[in-house]
Amino acid sequence: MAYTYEFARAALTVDIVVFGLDEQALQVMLIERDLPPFEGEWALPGGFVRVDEPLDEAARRELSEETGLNQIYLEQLYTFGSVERDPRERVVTVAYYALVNLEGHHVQASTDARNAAWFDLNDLPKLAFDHEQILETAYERLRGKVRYQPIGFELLPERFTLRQLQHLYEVILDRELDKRNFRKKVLAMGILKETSEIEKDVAHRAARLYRFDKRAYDRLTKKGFHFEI
Amino acid sequence: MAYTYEFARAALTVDIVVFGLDEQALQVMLIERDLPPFEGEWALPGGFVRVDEPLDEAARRELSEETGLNQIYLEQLYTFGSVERDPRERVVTVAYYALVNLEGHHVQASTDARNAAWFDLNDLPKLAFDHEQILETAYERLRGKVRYQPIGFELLPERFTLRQLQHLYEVILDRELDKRNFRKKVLAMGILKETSEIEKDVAHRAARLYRFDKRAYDRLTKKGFHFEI
DNA sequence: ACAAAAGTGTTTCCAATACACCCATGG
DNA sequence: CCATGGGTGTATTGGAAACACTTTTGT
Repeated sequence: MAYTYEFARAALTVDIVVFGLDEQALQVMLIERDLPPFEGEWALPGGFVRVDEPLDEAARRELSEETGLNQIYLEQLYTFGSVERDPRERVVTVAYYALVNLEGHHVQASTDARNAAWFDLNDLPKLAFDHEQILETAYERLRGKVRYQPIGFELLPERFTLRQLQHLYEVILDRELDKRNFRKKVLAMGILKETSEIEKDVAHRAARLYRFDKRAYDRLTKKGFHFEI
Repeated sequence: MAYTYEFARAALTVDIVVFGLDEQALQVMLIERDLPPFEGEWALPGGFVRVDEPLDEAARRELSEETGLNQIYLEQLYTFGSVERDPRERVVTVAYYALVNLEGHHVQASTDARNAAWFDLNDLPKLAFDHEQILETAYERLRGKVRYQPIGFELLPERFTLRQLQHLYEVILDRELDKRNFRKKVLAMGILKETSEIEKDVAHRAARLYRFDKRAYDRLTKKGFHFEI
């Protein structure tokens, strides 16, 4: 079966920059390509958008197929459409970025025949297509957005310590924060819920665990509150 | 001549939300459609992306063809791709927004057979397709971005008074600002260049004209300065 | 002389910053 | 008992906000 149009049409794909966070640094999920072009090189997960499929759905489907990740925070980033970004033909790609909590899938996350792996953001291989540019754009967006929207929590497990939260901002913003001022500020916002639990298996005093209180956040937002770190 | 593909492909368009500012309110440029679907209704300027044409270029070309506007500030907004947004077939549109200084083209700006006109943002007709949603997204973006990037100047003539600048922020942010604090703040930034001229033909004391000093802004930015209103 | 907007300084308040020590726990 | 990070309070500073009057110009 074939489809015919009066004018030539670009192919449409989605690509996803998946960020995770470990104790050291930000990580990105990459896929090893098993087909030309760029066979054997690393690339962002992604693929063709079906003609009867919304863009967000295509991004979620590709992510699930290629990395096994489901139900994660996903947001449209930017649409890349230079004429020569794919050597085969005109391909326009709608890029997304995703945030995921790395507990569990630390080193590896493939379901598919292809190889999927986490890479440290500061130690990346060469990437296929214009994926370096997409990744750079995604990181800029993350850095910008994390400061005034509570999306950072998506990179942490449901329960986390204040130190983990502070570390997250230090890694993403690439500067140190004062512990006392940080704790004062985030606790004063009233969007964290203290749990009755503390961390386990640490060789020092265990820290209290908190959860992000989305209900409280939504309530405050309605009253004009603006999150800001 | 016809083009055939193995899988069905979406059509790709660009649509542009053009904002202008008059003494009262924000304005948006709309085009009256002369073809179905939505014949006779108002819509955002836009059209099909050619297969050998970058997205930004397509947006500028359509804008020029349909409204006669050239050389204006243009930025990609978001890509809209619901399956049913166009009743004919799958059409994915890359939306842009543009900022233009309204001196001169106040009421009307067509070159084409179609009718193009400025509408007050608070008094819009019903729009074709999902263009209401696109416009809403564009306005949100403008409101958000204008506070921390010096893009507001694009809505003013090259030389402007401090009152015009303040008025711009009051209209976009939809709240009043204190005159003294506003002047103190923007002048202290050091990104405005005082000119030797004053406004003309006003029935009261004429105000000094300023220009946005892009060189100074770039210099400050390199040193870590962050614009913010 | 009046109307209209330009232009200007000071005080108050709050939020951001800087800064250091004791405490709890596990090994 | 030592190493490690958890947890806490205060003083200082700088920027944001509140606030009213005089000057200039055109009619």
